Amino acid sequence: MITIGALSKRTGVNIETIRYYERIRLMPPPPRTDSGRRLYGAEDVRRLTFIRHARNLGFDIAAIKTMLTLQEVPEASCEQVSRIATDQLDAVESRIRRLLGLRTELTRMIKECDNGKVATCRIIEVLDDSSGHPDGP
Amino acid sequence: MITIGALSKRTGVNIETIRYYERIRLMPPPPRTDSGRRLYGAEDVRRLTFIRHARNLGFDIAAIKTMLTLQEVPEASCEQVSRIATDQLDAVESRIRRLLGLRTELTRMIKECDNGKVATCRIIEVLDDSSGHPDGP
DNA sequence: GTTGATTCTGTAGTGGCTACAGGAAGTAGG
DNA sequence: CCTACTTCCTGTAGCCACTACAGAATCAAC
Repeated sequence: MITIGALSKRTGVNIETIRYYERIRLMPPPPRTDSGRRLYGAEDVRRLTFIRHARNLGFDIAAIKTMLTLQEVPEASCEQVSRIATDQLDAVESRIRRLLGLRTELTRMIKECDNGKVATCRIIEVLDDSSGHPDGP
Repeated sequence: MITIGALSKRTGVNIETIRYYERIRLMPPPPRTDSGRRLYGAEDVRRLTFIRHARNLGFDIAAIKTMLTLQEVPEASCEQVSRIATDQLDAVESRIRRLLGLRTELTRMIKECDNGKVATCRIIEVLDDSSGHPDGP
């Protein structure tokens, strides 16, 4: 059994975040020492590692909760897990598309700026102009 | 002079958001009617349009505040504006890189999942495994 | 015994909104 | 003039996923 600090180091998850996960019932309330300190075991390390990896991949807490629940029924089909992952992939791809659009816009703006006076700055002009967006004329 | 509802429609910014912008001093407090309703003019439309475009491009409020302040000195150099835009471009590009990494990971995970049982699900295995991250072995 | 690290609880802050509640004032039709 | 409907007002609380305290207690090491 390890303390919260050790769990934090082992998993790379902030101590405050671990306690936050307990509050929102993403991690179960662990047993305590006589003085009230939390004690964690191997299963907690596994679960928190899972959570960290899923968070790193951008899954939100609700999705992670669902996946953790599904894991508790090993003979269940992993169709639902697959669907959550696919949804996440869709979300990531749409964010990529949006950011690529932004990049194009920003690049153009910056290229057109001659670092002159604010009064004639193309960056400001683009932002001012209601026709300055990608799908404009 | 137009009401907040008209300003909202003209700029595509939510009424609540306009009031929020006033609270955080991104928009100046407008004059009011005798009964206390806000009245906006052409300059407010311009400013709010600028804000909306900048937000659409992902600039944060602090950056927008700075750009708006710089605009008030038309003879100032737009070097600082250019720098804010360049920083934003850098941020966008780093987000793109991160998301492309996530996409690769997610795609691999999903491809390896045979939609069998949770117990043998590759998606869960990858998330469980501490070596499952992009820069792992 | 004394220092310094760790942990505890509880609360508040972050960014950028959004969603109410509960009331006042404006507008249109009869 | 009365009613119904819409807009607007203030103020507060909620969203997400944390993060940052304050102030107290306990632990480990010397």
